[in-house]
Amino acid sequence: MADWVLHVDMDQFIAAVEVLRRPELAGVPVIVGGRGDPTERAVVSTASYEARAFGIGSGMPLKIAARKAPDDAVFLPVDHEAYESASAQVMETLRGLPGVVLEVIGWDECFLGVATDDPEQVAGAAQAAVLEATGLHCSVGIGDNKVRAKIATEFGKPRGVFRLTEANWFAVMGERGTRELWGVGPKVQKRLAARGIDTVRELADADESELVAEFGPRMGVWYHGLGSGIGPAVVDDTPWVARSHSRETTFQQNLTTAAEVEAALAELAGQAFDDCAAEGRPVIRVHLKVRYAPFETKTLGRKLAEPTTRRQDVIDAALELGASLDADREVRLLGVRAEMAMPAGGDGVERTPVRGRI
DNA sequence: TCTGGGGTCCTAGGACCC
DNA sequence: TCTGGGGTCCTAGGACCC
Repeated sequence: MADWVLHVDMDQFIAAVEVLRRPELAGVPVIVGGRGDPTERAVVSTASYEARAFGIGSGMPLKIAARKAPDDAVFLPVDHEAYESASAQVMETLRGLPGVVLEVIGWDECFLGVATDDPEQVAGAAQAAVLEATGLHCSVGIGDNKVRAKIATEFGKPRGVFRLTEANWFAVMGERGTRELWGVGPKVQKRLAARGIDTVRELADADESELVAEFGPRMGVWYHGLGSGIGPAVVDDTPWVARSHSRETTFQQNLTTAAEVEAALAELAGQAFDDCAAEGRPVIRVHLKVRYAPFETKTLGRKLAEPTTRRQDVIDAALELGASLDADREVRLLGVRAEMAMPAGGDGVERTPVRGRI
């Protein structure tokens, strides 16, 4: 029996959860975001397939979505608790499949590691189990590692299964743009294009030492391998250990006075601290996320002199960072992040350069 | 036309040490 | 006037993901 990696991804997860509890919304363009008021400053979390047909997608400001949306579109507020509980139900169901190791990546996706001669059968069983337990549909990517499984899922959507391995990698991906690779964003795509590397095959054929010179020893090697679909194949169910917690908020009106900004900084820093304190771990670093007009987000960080378990220390650090902002430019506060000391010995999980939880 | 909220990991460059 | 080589740690910021 061979080892396989399956990537399970819920179809339009948030919108699907909303339709599930309000069946009259089936077939209607549903847009979930912010407090559900399209006149407010907020963005789209998820749009149903019906809404996507009008060019509405996640990350888009609600005000823009409102202009594109047809008259019968429905805007709904984000309901984290509902998605958390649906997510937990999905994960629990998948964990119950025989012989699988499950690694959670996000609310609506995970990897399954399984030894089998028929991965399509396991994929079908996963889809059926999730549908029966939750009423939700998902797509499954089958791969010989995490990178290929993850990319395969896109070809399976919606409600399908797709297998991507070393055998069909170049046939499927070779002529596609580098941006379609997991971990290649707009900036890296540009830097690759500047060196004449536009397609996946060109990336695979590129000179690794040139990529190392451009991106550094780890990312250079990683991107080169990505061109051939190379990536980690071990699915790891080690419990997640958070490294930091942050609080961000969208102010409906920009803060204008120093007193307003200080009050907001103290509030957000205090909340971020509380999330860390709830885990019983000291804070070692504080970051501010701000936006300079017109649209340039920046992060400023400061290491604390000592790891602290005092709320006020974190608030003071945030205020100090706030005082160091460029006063000559229009700046909008977005949020505060508190970075925690790792537990002794860390979490024992080996990292790969793909950002986020892999 | 107006830009979320929650995260992680990597790199460059300076400081410091032997 | 000219000024090593290598290693590690820290800080600040960048990029990407869901």
